[in-house]
Amino acid sequence: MADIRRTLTLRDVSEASGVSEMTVSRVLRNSGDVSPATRAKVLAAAKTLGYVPNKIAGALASQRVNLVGVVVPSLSNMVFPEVLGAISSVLEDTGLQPVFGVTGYTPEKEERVVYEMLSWRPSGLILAGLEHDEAVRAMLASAGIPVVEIMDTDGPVIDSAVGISHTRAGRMMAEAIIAAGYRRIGFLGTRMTNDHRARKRFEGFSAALAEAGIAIEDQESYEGGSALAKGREMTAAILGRSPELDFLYYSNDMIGAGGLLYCLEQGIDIPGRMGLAGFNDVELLDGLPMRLATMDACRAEIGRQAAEIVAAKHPAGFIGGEVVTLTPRLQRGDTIR
Amino acid sequence: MADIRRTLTLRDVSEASGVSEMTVSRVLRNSGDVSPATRAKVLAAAKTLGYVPNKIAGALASQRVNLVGVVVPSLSNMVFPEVLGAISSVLEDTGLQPVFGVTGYTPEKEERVVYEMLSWRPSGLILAGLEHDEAVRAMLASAGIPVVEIMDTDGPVIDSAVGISHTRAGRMMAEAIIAAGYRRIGFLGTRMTNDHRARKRFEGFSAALAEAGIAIEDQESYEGGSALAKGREMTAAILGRSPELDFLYYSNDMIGAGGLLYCLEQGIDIPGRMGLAGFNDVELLDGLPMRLATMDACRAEIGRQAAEIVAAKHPAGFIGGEVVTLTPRLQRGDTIR
DNA sequence: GTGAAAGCGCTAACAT
DNA sequence: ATGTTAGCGCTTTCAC
Repeated sequence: MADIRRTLTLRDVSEASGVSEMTVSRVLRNSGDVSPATRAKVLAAAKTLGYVPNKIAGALASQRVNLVGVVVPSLSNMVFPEVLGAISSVLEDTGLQPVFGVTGYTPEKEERVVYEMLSWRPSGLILAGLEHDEAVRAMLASAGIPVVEIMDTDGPVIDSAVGISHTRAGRMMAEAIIAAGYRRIGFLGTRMTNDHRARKRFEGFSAALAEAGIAIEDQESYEGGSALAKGREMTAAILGRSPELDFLYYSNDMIGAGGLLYCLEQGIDIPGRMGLAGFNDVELLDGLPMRLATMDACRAEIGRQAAEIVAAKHPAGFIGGEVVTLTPRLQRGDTIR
Repeated sequence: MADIRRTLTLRDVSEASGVSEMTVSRVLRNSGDVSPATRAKVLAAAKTLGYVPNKIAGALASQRVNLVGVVVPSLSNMVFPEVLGAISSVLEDTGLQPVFGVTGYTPEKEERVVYEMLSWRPSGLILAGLEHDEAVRAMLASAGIPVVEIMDTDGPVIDSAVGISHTRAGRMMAEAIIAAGYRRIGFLGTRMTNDHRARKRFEGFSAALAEAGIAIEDQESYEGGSALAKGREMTAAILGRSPELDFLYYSNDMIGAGGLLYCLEQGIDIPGRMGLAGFNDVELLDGLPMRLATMDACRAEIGRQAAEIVAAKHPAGFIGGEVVTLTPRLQRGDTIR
């Protein structure tokens, strides 16, 4: 005879323990009053059988799902795992469970991921960025759950948002650079088609420079590959073309670190002859020969507050959204004089 | 009047389109024959309403869930995101959806995460490592779904496994080091209480050395913090204590990279006076001043094959498991002479 | 090609 | 403190 595998149900536990399904359910959820005696019986039966409750049925019956969707563009970026960590640790003691989705920076995939997540009727959704297709905005707006957009606050918000102004972050860096006396400035970054936050930093950066009468003299951009290696290559390329530059602003710390290593190898005097800065304040910078100037993107704090907003809101009856704008902090490091 | 938010049901689409719920369901799932005319009506109605199907109800009714649980110890490690990426991309075109869980290297949390996942009745489960509490093994063994343990194949398997032998990886590195003529060897790693794979590499490494009559002369270990910075510190410490060492084996590339940067700064002749090696072959190594010797852990391939096993197996009737042992490749780089 | 009835495994609400 | 009934929103099965 074939071993017909059926997964266990409440009914099995009920029969094994001689207690009604309803009471078994109560025991397993610690809900309502159950006498210690029956409680023990039920627990014993469930354990011996190896019963694992079916949350699908539970969720359908109770109309409650303890899931929070978290949608980010990438996991290889090093910055998102940190945000996810902060979200997880806050949700840990709320009974909510994060479920991650990755969009690969493409709007089409974002739409699919959001649709998929909403079809599981999560208690809330956290997603990176403010730029979404109309279809996504519509789904989210009518989902009837808290939606928190994270990382960025420069733009219209669907419900709630926690982040920094990347435009402002770019401006701040420009101001620090100008104040330090650098004047011939190069920019190195990703091709920014879908990295809106990098684009906003660039815009803020160049606007602030322009106000001081300074133009960005040269630029390099890359796509894919090892960011550290790309940082080296791009730096070699831009300095080959424009040796007069006295400052290089990188759109992230990894390429900045690559650039820093390159400059040090070339014997370029940092921060005297040339200054360097990145963005994100990644942990890696601690181990480099020299501390790269950067700006803290408040990643952990963003994750924490986003999770708190989702956890605090009640499934029904919430209305307004809050927008929390954190202030990025400049870390001068050793590469701005 | 409060705006009572109810999420839309099939019934709403049915009423809006004047088609029975059943037919609406068929259209939305592309199942069965539906006339183009009604099909169009239904699609239009669903779209205008903004209907998102309720997968909870669907899963309960059909007894099918398109979810695959993926349980890893950490996301900040840089190695797991890569595995997850490979899993995602294979599952992408199978209709299955990965759901990630993180254990933080603790058995307690692993048990919670696995239990939680099983309670959603996923189609399969992929989890890192072979070391699990008895409770976890029991749950998985009786879950009636494909279970794939990844990364490691040194030990008893629950169902299927895809990975490398870390013991063997350690041995291979030891052999390469001996063959290159290094004799006074130091080891730097994590405190290995719960990192079983690092422990196995260490065991294979020291066993192979012992067979050649060589003992590990000194060791350093760390926990938490920036791995790159720790690599520097540990290297400074171990060389301070044991300046006679001529090879340093690091349990991962990040601390190895830190050690490499330190040695270069100290003007130590690499790989002549001293050799270095790490483990994982992370992308970052491409951008360093010198290519650290390492060993490829086959991360992408592991993710790919694990996903294929889960995707291929049929919900019912599967029995045996397969164990795929991949062979790690030594990358000599520039730090072994 | 379309529809009606039954039920997936649980929990809310109401008995007792 | 425990049990009973109804039903969550879908899909399966069977009828037309």
